[in-house]
Order: sequence, then structure tokens, then C-alpha cells
Amino acid sequence: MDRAVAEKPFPRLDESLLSHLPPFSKLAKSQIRTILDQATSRRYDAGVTVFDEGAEASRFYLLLDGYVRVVRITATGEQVTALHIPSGQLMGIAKALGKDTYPATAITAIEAIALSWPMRLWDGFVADYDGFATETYKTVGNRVGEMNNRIVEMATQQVEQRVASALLRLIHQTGRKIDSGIEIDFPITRQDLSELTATTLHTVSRLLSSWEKQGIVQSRRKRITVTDPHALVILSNA
DNA sequence: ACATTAATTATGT
DNA sequence: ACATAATTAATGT
Repeated sequence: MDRAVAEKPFPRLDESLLSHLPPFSKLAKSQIRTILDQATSRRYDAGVTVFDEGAEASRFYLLLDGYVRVVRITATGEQVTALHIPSGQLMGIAKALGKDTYPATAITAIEAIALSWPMRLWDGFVADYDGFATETYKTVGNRVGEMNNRIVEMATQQVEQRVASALLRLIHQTGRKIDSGIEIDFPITRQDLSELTATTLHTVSRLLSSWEKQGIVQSRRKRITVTDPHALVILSNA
């Protein structure tokens, strides 16, 4: 409904966008140039789906700014947030999983900017660009590992410990240091947290309220700041 | 130990 | 003023 910027909002892409990111850090300027020339840049509003689970994986993405949630829909139609992807990471990399459809849905948590390339370039990237393959498979490994940890958590730990460790993960991966502590630097509701931890928003609300009284966290609407991470660590493996 | 339901209040546009 | 987010209490499994 706003400006008529559909396909190419950003005319010139600077090489410095990629040069410091792990998958591309080993590449020469000329290589980065050709990579950028094949990329499409696009801006997304908050809450917009970038790609859908099960859809044909036509493109892969690099998140330049913002955060996206990787979301799966259960049989009963409820959303379960699997993990958050911070800027600088690749996503929608179905080929790295040996799939040709996206394994999950990606929704922007805040407004975001991402580059994307047609998936047919994937094999060329892996073959031609030193470090691209190792780095991407590293992040894939990390994500799979994280999801597995979460599954184990769901089965073994109690709710209080789950949301405690979920908060710790969030501040670790997407935290920003503020004077009073570490703030999650995108808007997150109790509903979101409950989806991350397989609980209800009510339980999350109670936990946050009680933690706030204990001085462990501070929260306002859609914002959570952890003031005492160590206390959460204790809670998370109690 | 936690979910569900429901009523109430706060907050952002 | 309206919709969405958050709190709180009561009741259920």
C-alpha cells in the first residue's frame, strides 16, 4: 500500500555488505561483485512471510538487517517458533538440506532487508567460492543442533526452566547491551515466547511478572530486558 | 505443575 | 476510539 518499490528498491549494493560476513569473508572483491550483481535486494515489513514451508525453494536468502522467525505450523494449526535468525545469516537454504522445498516458514519479526539469489546458483556458489560451503554447513549444523536441544528441553525440563533458557538463547543470539542489562532487540510478545517454549502466554506472563519483582528482568510491551542473566542460568538448569 | 477460561486493565496507533 | 498486549483470578486436568 505504500511506495511503488517492488523489485529493486536499492539500486547500488556495496561490496562491504558482504565482505565481513562469514560465508563471503574469504572472497576477493571481484567475486563479491559478481555475487552482488546476481542478487535481488528487497525490504520486508514486520510480520511478513518471506517464504512458506513446503513451497518450492526457488531462491535462497541472506538477511542483511532485521530478524526473522522460523516458524512451523502444527497439525492443529498453531504456530511454533523454531528459532530466530539474526542479520548476517543465510536462510531458505533448502539445498544445504538436500531439499527442494522450504523446510519451514520464515516471517520477519521486525522490518528486514534481505538479498536473495535463484536457487540454481547454489551449486555454483558451493563449488566456486571458498569458505561458502563450510560456513553454511556450519550454520546449518548449529541450527539443527539448537532445534534438537529444544526438543530435548520440551521433553525433560519444566516450563520455568524452558522459558529461562529460551530467554538466555534470545539474549545470546539477538541481544543488545543496554545500560540496565541486555535487551532483546526486536519486539517479542508473551505469545511469541510461549510459542518458543510450548506454553501459554499466561504462564509466560506470570513468570515474567515474578521475575521482574525479583529484579531478573524488565519488560514493557513487546520489549524484554534481562538484567540478571546469571539468575536465569541458575533457573534454567535447576 | 500446568492449562483454560474469562474478566480487567494497559498500551500503541 | 479502537485493536492488540498484558495482567490477574478462578477453575479445571
